Amino acid sequence: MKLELAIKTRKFESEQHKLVLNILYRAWAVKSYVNRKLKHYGISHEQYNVLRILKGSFHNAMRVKDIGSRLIERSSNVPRIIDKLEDKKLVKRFSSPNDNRETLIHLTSAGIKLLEVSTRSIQPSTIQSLTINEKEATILNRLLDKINPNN
Amino acid sequence: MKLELAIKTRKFESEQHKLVLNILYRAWAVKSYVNRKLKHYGISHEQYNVLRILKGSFHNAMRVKDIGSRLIERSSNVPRIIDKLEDKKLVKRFSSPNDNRETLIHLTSAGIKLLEVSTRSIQPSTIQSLTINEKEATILNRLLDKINPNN
DNA sequence: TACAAATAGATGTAGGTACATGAAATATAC
DNA sequence: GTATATTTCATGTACCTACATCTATTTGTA
Repeated sequence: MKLELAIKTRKFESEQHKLVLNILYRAWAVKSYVNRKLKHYGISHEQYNVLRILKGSFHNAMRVKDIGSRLIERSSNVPRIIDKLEDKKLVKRFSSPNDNRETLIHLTSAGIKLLEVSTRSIQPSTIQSLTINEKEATILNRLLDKINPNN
Repeated sequence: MKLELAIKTRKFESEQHKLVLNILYRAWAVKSYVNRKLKHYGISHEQYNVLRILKGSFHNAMRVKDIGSRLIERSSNVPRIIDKLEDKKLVKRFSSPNDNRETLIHLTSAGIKLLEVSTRSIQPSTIQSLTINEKEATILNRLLDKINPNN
């Protein structure tokens, strides 16, 4: 769907301005789609991301701050996301043997299981719905890397 | 900044998968940048958007549902965003003469003023920081329009 | 060793968001 | 014309997020 239709707006100040709105809109669309899918599994978008990050780590165990640095939306709330996951027995906290300030998080078998099942449900449809091929995706990625408003 | 660096991740399943993460990351970066700027003016990103939408409307007055349909992040909370703006005397509610269910929202002069001042502060830096030219932006916009996970 | 600075993570607070529900007004069906 | 459905907006609730602060621990320096 064209952006003009999605947000009922016909003219933009420039292609660059439209681009900013377009990125915000597509991100919102993806996020709410994924959230809707994940709701069946009782977890949110960010909780799912934390599970994925843990899955990709050595021995499924990571420090809180390392999880934070890999999150797409860098928030200071990693401990709180972990609280929720721990309530659901999807992860477990341990104190680090090296440094008592650190907390190590690792996936439980229930966490691994949930991650597998939910990934199977989201992944294919999300990616396929893009209708964007490998080459186009590469172009997009290269151009998106130029967008750095943060400073 | 390349996505790999931003989220400390080296490999992705595919260019398409990376693209999804890239869009989410860029949107987050833009949004938190804008929010930080707007904080000086005491309004949030979405409150600013509502002001802008009202500015572009006929006689600066609109129905709540029309504002909602133009928002980038379609949420059911337009009334609550308007509550906040009304508290700050930036907008005012009127009941519609045509239909008593409808509420008409219009900008106050304070709202117009705040919008002008804050726009001057955000706009140039946001757009310029893109380092993306008109042509590249057009390519990006055309490709982004293909991304429609919502259904 | 003693003391200041830095780091890790937890927590308080205010505000934002999604989703469900509710009340009033209007439109539709019979 | 009355009953039902739909629309519009407001609100309740639970959760999420940003930002600031707090505590415990470790590091750095004299």
